[in-house]
Amino acid sequence: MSAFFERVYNVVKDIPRGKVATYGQIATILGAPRFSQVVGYALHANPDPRHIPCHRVVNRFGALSGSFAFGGADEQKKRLLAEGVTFDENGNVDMEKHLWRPSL
DNA sequence: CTTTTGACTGAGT
DNA sequence: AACTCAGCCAAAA
Repeated sequence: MSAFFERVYNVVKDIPRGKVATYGQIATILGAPRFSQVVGYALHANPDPRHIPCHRVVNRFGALSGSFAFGGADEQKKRLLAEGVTFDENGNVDMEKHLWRPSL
């Protein structure tokens, strides 16, 4: 397991409840802006979905993965709603309100 | 070993 | 504004 993967998991686990982060954002935080694809891959591997809130990680549009997830795309949206995350008409997460800003 | 694909993003047309 | 193309890295075939 690459150290980068562990760093990704660490950041994802550090996302506050009710907030979401983007793949590119996480990659940038880790100092590897070009690793956005790998960030998604790291979550795809998802070695510990119970402690890794991958449902809080979305693409830069705020759209959910859509592909197979720990419990399915519906489960992901369901969890976000349970945490107080709101969605717009487009079915995407309201980034302006729930985008995680660790730098602040 | 080489090739393909992917839970992405940004730039170009 | 919408669609297409290319770049990036790692894991799977």
